[in-house]
Amino acid sequence: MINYTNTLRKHKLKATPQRIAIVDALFLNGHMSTEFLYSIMLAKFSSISLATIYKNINLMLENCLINEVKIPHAKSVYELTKSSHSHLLCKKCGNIEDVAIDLEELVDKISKITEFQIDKTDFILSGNCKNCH
Amino acid sequence: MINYTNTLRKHKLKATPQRIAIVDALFLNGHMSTEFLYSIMLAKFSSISLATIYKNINLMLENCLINEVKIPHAKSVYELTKSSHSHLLCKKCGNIEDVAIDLEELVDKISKITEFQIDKTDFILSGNCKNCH
DNA sequence: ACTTAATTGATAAAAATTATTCTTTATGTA
DNA sequence: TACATAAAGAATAATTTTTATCAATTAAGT
Ligand SMILES: [Mn+2]
Ligand SMILES: [Mn+2]
Ligand SMILES: [Zn+2]
Ligand SMILES: [Zn+2]
Repeated sequence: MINYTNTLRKHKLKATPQRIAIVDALFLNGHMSTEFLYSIMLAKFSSISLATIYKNINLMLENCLINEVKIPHAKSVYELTKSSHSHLLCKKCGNIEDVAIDLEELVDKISKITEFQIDKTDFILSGNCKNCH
Repeated sequence: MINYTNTLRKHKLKATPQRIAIVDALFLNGHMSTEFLYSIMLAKFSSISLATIYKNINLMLENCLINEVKIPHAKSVYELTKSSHSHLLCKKCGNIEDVAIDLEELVDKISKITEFQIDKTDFILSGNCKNCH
């Protein structure tokens, strides 16, 4: 198991067992909703409070340890922060996949045309995955 | 003023004064959050119920008269359905602008690589608008 | 004009999120 | 290693957001 204690401390967060388990769950499961994370956590900490989940998600968001992905027509999911990437969403099975799309050139072009200084993109491509055609 | 009565009827919705005003407000203001729409509506209908706002937003979403734009780190906004487009978000002043970006070629490429059948994109570019550099 | 199903406003209920309080604990320091 | 302390946890209350219920009203077809 990876050293999540240090990961947490790097982000100015005390390494509690609950937090270590949250990071571990996100690492193992990928994108998770709060309710799913809560169910996973309940298995390990039978008396964990839902407020603990919310508080930690918010803290981890503030400290950029995790980030939120807003899914069309569904609840947000959270994931460990990694290099910028886009998302594929299967509208049938709900599966969410990471996909590396190089948007630099495109974003540069838009930036020039619109005079917007763009430093972040959220790109979600929805449809049907190969199992759901 | 545009004929929103027919617009509503085309979408199988009874043309009530409240609905006509919602469509009109969205046309005039562009992207609106529920709370902002409610405040606008209160000016016209001093006793309109917040439930009416929610019910109509949901109905209009179902009937594809409007669509939801999920904004990073903020509440969703709604807009009248128009041809597919992307969004520019100013992180400083909160301004949201439409921008037409041709993603067809890019999406085709991703579709082939990932074996995903993609039929919709949500693309939000965040940064600072020209007034907020 | 009449009929009827749909919509509205008022309100209650439910769901989601945040705040509070008291107890426990992680972590830095002696 | 023990101690001090700020931070975090569980429990729970409060708040916010959204949906459901219901009686009165109204849009729209005949
Ligand atoms: Mn991802
Ligand atoms: Mn738009
Ligand atoms: Zn699928
Ligand atoms: Zn701006």
